[in-house]
Amino acid sequence: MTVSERTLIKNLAAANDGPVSVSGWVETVRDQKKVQFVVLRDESGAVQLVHPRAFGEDGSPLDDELADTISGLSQGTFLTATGELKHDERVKLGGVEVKLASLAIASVAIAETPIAADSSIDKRMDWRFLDLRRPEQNLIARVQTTFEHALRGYWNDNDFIEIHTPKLMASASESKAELFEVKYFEGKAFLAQSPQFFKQMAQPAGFGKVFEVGPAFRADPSFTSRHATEFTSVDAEISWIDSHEDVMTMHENLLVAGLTAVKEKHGDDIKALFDVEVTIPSTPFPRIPLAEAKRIVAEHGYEVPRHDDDMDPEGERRISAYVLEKFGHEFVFLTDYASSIRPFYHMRHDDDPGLTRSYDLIFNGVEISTGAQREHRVEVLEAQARDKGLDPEELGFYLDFFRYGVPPHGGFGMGLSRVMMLLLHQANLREVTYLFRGPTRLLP
RNA sequence: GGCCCUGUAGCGCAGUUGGUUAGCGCGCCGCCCUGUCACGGCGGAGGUCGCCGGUUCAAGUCCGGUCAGGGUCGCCA
Repeated sequence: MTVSERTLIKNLAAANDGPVSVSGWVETVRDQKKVQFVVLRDESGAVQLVHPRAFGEDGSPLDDELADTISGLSQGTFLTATGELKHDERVKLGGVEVKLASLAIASVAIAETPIAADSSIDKRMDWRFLDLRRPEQNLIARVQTTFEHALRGYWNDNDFIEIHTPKLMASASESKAELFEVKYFEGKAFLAQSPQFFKQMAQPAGFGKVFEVGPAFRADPSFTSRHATEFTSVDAEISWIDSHEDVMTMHENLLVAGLTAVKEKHGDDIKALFDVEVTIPSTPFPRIPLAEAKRIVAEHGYEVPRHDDDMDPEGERRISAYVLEKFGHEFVFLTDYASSIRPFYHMRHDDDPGLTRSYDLIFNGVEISTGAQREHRVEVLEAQARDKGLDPEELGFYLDFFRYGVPPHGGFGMGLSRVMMLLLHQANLREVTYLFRGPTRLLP
């Protein structure tokens, strides 16, 4: 290896002593009279650089250009350091250090940084690129990469087709209220609030099993720790199911694949940086009909204060706590939601049209996903649309999907950042989103 | 959108029943310093107290409005 070849800092501990070159940004400068230390961080870790100052025979300091350069380093400056790698037990940071021969500064940072690790989340969002330098943020990004990769591995192994549905749409796929409207030449278009309709189109298209990971847009002014106006939606849809049970089976196997990969690759780092033990969930996940879940939380002293048949966030936290205590499980499928609170395309139970063949998936107390068997019988679908006060005329292109043959099918949508947030026990979606978009956040 | 809370130095905060020169920690700058590792020591700079108006002899402090942000609920992923 030549000296000029860059070594990732995480690989230094296993490398042999000798010439080495590392590149990163300055985290700390400890500038002492006789010896100087710099902690340099890159995307893989941090290492100490050391430079003993030069002194003459009489003990007076000699001209030392490198020492002057080090004295002038500001936190955040990006540079390449070249020198001798030395293993040294005195060094608490990884037991290695680089004895400097030279520094090549790539870009100087302003000395006073606008945020610190304890800054409020809003200020950190303003300076997100600096916030992302923190090891915790780096790990979040890596965990998400691993998780997504493992999901794709599962889908790939199980003959799914990856699709990319358009995000510019002519009409709504859920409710009109939450649509962003954009100019579209002479007319207007809407940003997709969900890939639902075009994802379902893959079923009459004969694709069998499909998935998509892509953006979704919601114009709802939601002020909570778990909502964004733009988020990454993880979607899957499969043909030839008997009920929503088949969707849940696929869903839980998918999550096991994702979490297994995360634990394997990052379990130790997650424990070290977030003090979270990643648990690979056992299958099947617990399933509780919603009505029973409401009864359970009521028996435990919480009567959901709602006038409809839905759960509320406190109820979700409580049923989740109950499931954790009773079954030792972080996940729970709440099933069979009332037709009144589900979209028209959810299939209803044959023997009880008041209930749908649907579910929500709760992870550590928060909803991360909604899934269902879809209604594929077009006359039933039309009736249910009318029942919801929708005009079948406006759903024309969607209803056509069902007029030329379609298999029974179902699927789910899952919020990627919500999974990350709950997996890493973070209090806020903003912590785990590369760049957050909310009602009052468009920059950076 | 409803309710609650918060805006004081680059960052995190304190600031008494309204009272004279608005403090503390971190960071920053300077000097000093046993291989430090949250390095240490001494010194220094840095503030229209979010904004507008009102009450008062006097407002960071009280009142009204406004803007920004946070939490939560609704909605959802």
